[in-house]
Amino acid sequence: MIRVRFAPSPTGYLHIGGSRTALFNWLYAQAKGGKFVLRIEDTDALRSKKEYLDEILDSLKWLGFNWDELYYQSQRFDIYRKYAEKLLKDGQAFVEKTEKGEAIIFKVVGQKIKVNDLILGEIDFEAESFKDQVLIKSDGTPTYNFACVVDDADMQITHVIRGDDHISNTPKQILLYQALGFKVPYFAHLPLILSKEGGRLSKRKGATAISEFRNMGYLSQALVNFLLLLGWSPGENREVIDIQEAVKIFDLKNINKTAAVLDLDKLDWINNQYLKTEDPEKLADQLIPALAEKGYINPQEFDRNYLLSLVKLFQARLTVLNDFVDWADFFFQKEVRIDPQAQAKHLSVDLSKEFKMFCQRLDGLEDFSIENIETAFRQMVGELGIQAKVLIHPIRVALTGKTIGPGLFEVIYYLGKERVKERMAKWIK
RNA sequence: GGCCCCAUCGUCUAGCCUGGUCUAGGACGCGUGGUUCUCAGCCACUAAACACGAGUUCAAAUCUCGUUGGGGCUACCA
Repeated sequence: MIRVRFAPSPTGYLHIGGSRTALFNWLYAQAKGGKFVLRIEDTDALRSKKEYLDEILDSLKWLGFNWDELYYQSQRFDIYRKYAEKLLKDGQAFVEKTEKGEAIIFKVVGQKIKVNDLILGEIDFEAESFKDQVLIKSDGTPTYNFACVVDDADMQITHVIRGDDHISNTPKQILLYQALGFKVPYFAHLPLILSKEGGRLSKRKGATAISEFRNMGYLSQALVNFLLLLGWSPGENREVIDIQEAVKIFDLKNINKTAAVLDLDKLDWINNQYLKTEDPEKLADQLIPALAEKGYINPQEFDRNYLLSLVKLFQARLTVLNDFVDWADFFFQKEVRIDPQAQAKHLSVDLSKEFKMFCQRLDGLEDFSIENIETAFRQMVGELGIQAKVLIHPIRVALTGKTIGPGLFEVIYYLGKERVKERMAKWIK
């Protein structure tokens, strides 16, 4: 039985780097029918924050990486101490007294250590260069390397899949596995994700919290797809691949060794790919809070079918879901807010005659359908002997306040005859 | 500094293991054109890379070594 783990420290939010590590662990467990263990490395009481923990847990859930087991290192201090004392008894560790207390330190014996990494291949280290390793600090808490080894062994982790930055920890950990008589797991070190400016992801350089992507209106499937393409390729020139399919073909062997530079342009594209094909019902559900917050709808009581129609109208042109809130605002607002530049460009000449005429034509329509609206409009401009666009743009601005947007006849249809006439009347002298 | 990892278009990558099929493929982004009432979308096209140097070989993006560049670790942080 394959067992993998993701071990975040709640000293910061979950970001692209961490979630990519979580993804590959989760994916590997799914692909092999194994278990995905979540372990919270909260041994540093000072830096660990509940706020971060909640964000990590929520984001993981949102991404769909559900865990089979959950552990907190802060609740396992007695286990670490037990193993440290065993090493003490064996003579493999010693106590060092300081003003703060007693630390337990592991004696490093010089030797060659081979790490057989599933991604990087064989790497040789010389333990000669390692200092003796602190196991239990003088404040009684375990160090990272020690807690990590004890837990990975105790939780029967078979494959340690983690970031490249841990590669030099690996030989030190192997020493500990051997000293404790534990079976050494397989290691797979993922190439790091670098910021665009170079260097690793940090708060100042591209380490955007996953919860923030969520708030911006990225779909979790899109983000996962994007993550998937960072360091792994499904081959066959495929870019859009959903998680279920990835589970079928994923293998650690296909992960490349090269660090990836984070470039969010592709995420935007992928997000649009998913937005275009996503079920409008789901998108509508996700939009309700944001629309309610703006006061555009009453979440308890609104016309769902109407919202659905509007979602369909905008779906293909959205980069992030939240674009809808701004772009479709005119469907919800009582008063349209006209963009001054748009007004200057398209509504500076007097079109009273044309607007009045069009309103009359709309009134004359027995069946107020998109098709009929367009026919009536085309007929009218034909009679007037003018180009359609000469009128289309001004009408769009009058109705939506913007120069961009969906097709005018759809806009007219969904706005409804009364609102259209009302908004156009403002420009009739 | 020491130890370790990495190296294909601006970016993500395919190809590398098992040299010839690679005048190096795809995608994003960029640019151009088409479609439409605008934007988005869609369609078509263009520019764009094997870091460098040796070596092995009939033949190297693919194998070897070196150089350079990038990155990581070097804590009683995780």
